[in-house]
Amino acid sequence: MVARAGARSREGRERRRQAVLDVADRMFSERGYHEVSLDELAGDAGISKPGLYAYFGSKEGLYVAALRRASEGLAARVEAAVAGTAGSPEQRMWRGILALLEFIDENRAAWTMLHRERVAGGGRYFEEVDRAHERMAALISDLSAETAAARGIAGSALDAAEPLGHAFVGTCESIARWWLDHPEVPRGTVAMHLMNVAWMGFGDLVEGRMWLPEAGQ
Amino acid sequence: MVARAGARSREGRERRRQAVLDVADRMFSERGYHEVSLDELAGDAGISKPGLYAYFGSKEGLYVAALRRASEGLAARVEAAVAGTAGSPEQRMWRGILALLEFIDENRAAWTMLHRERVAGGGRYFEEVDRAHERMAALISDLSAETAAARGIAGSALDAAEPLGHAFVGTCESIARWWLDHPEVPRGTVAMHLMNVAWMGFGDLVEGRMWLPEAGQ
Amino acid sequence: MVARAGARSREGRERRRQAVLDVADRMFSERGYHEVSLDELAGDAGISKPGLYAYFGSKEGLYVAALRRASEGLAARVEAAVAGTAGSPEQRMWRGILALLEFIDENRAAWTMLHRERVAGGGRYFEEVDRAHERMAALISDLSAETAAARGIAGSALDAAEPLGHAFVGTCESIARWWLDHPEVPRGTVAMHLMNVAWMGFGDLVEGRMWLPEAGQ
Amino acid sequence: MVARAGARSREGRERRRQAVLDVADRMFSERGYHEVSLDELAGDAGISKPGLYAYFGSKEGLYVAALRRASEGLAARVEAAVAGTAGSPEQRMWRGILALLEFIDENRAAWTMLHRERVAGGGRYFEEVDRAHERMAALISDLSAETAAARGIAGSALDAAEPLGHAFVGTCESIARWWLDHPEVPRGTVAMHLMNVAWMGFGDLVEGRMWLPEAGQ
DNA sequence: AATGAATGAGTTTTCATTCAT
DNA sequence: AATGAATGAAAACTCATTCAT
Repeated sequence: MVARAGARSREGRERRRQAVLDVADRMFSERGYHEVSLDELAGDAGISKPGLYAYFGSKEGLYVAALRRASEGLAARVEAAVAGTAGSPEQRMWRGILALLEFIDENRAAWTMLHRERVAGGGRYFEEVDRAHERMAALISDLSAETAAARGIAGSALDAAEPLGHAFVGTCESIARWWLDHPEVPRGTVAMHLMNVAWMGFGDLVEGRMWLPEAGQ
Repeated sequence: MVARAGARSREGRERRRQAVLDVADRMFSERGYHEVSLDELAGDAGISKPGLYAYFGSKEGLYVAALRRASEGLAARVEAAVAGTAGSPEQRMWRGILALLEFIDENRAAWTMLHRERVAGGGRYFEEVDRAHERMAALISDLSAETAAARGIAGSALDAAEPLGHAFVGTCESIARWWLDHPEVPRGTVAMHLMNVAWMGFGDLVEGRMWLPEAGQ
Repeated sequence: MVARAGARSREGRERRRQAVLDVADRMFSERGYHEVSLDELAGDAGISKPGLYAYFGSKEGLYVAALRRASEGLAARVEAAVAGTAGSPEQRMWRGILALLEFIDENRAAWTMLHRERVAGGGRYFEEVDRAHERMAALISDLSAETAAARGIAGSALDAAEPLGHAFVGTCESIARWWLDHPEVPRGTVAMHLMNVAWMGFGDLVEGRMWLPEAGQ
Repeated sequence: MVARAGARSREGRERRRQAVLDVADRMFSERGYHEVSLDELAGDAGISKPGLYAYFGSKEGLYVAALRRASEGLAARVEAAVAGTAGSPEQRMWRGILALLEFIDENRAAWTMLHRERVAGGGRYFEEVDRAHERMAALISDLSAETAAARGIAGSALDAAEPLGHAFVGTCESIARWWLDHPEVPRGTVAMHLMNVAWMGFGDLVEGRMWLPEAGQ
């Protein structure tokens, strides 16, 4: 009998872990946490149920591991494209958006799972899910500060920044989700829409083109 | 615990139905469909489990009834504020947004449930959930058309309308969700943010202030 | 408003009771005791569930009432044809068999229910079901005794009478059940088969044409 | 309570399956499908409810498995005694009847369950239950044909064969059932009764001793 | 007297988790 | 180390029966 190459080695173990997480991404994203049974997941992943427990401790542990991997992967990818790179804030924002979309494109299942948990998870795994968010928000914040400084914008005009920042993230998710149903749209086009929403809104603020309700409306 | 009085009369029946739906809204929005057991829901609603079945036929039936009530209530409220009322498109949009926020404010649980199902439900109850969406989208579409006509905008400038329209809806939901965590912010302020996102983006499009990537970026 | 003729009178009450029993016969015979729900039965019979309880006290009470009516009807019919009527034992047996088949033909549901309970009921309603049996067995027994006396048969030849008598009843049921699936066969033909089985076996016994195993078989 | 030993090995599994089926035979035969709850059955069989599902898939699956085992066992036993064995048709019939009674004697519960389902089951599990019947009927048919050929009987005398064949089977069941209540009667005696019913009726037919109604009876 | 409404007690079934080999 | 086998706990759902009008 031939030794199953690496299956018992250190790297084999890690490879197998990743393979299980791939299956978990797919199943959790397609059907949600509760609709997935470990019986089925173990079957699809070619592992025994006790094996699952050896790797992840519990169903929740597996779910968290999948969320964490997705969250970390996303943030790392975007950070690599933005932080400490050359170019104008605008150019770096553009590269960040492209990196975001690239990640989504290559990891649709993982991103869907992340998105679902963020908007509908009831906050139970907030910490796992929010890490990517915070790291990306920090990047945006930095870029915004740089830009504002360059344009000489005073702090008071940024009062609306928090909700609008939140809105920006929500918009990204919203458009990304729309993109999943329109895969024929090129990544660049989607990125352009995002840039417009992000930059235009910001520019409007800067230039005082803000809508205000008149009295009595 | 719900008031028992008169549950056996015609009106009592309807009142009881509504009371059960109130509890359902709360529990489903807090914990999601699967995390709610009928045992518990029945207990909280002061009704027996067979009673639940007499009213709603199944757990799913109860969930759908709750979604439907929320969806219908939301759409009706916004329509009443916008359709066939006087004023400029801008003013009517403003009133529509206020009505939307008013509904959310008064029915946080119902709205949360609706939102969750829309963005993370896997489309199983798409029909129930989408009805409100479509009715509101139709309102926005009408207002946009009116505005565009008034400003003499050609069709070609509207190419980005679909994803941006989707983005607008997503933005509303996103800001509304943010609002749930910041109840101290007055409704009017939130409405203003929404108006800005909605109107400014549209105005930008109209006036050709669109961002485009330069070659090689 | 017109008085629902008789519905509240003594006879109306009895008529309604019978109508409910008719429905019960049908449903119990088609699907068995447990597969029938009172909800459905009440619906089919056009009566409310509390109404059912007013008439029969319980589901079991309804079932027993139906069994009793069937059992009593069957025995009465056969007795009327045999007991105290004129003719040879053979002729009276023939008329008895015809009466039995007539009853089955006219009350298939009731007979099926009775039969089912007899062979598969676990004896719980043995008393209800066995009454008809005993009364018919008594008739057969009388006829046999008359015949045996007439032919001058000694007691010892009748040792096998009990199992063969039982066999005769079983055969009747068996053939009757077969008949339900072959309604095109005329009643007279079925009766003839029964007469042959009954009479021939008996005649064989009388005339010593009994099969005996040889040693070593 | 069933012996636990070795339930986790290959043979242990099969042994346990059989032990559960034994309990199922007993409970189903005593009380009928609906009166048996899996809770109780699992308790009596010394297995957990999920265990039951692992072995049989559903309550119905368990019932069918029990029916199938009984049906197969019965037919196999009788076939082994009759098919391809030496001796006259009469002798082989005798051995077949003995085998039938032997099976019933050793598997009273299984046989009762089979019998109940056959005569009162509404045909839902007809296929499972009918297999044994058909195999035994084929044996009888062959023996009859041999006998008829040996005695030079023309076809026309066999017109009544179908209902009388059915009657024979019903008679067997009927006598067997009677035997369950009279366990003191030796198996050979019961077999003799059956032979007489079977053989005598046949012989009567052959020799034209058929009863016919006179006109006007 | 008759019935719409209500429910306690029970059913089958599923699933995450753990033994024991 | 890896896994076939086992189960405690809980879920959705049904039904005979009774209340209250």
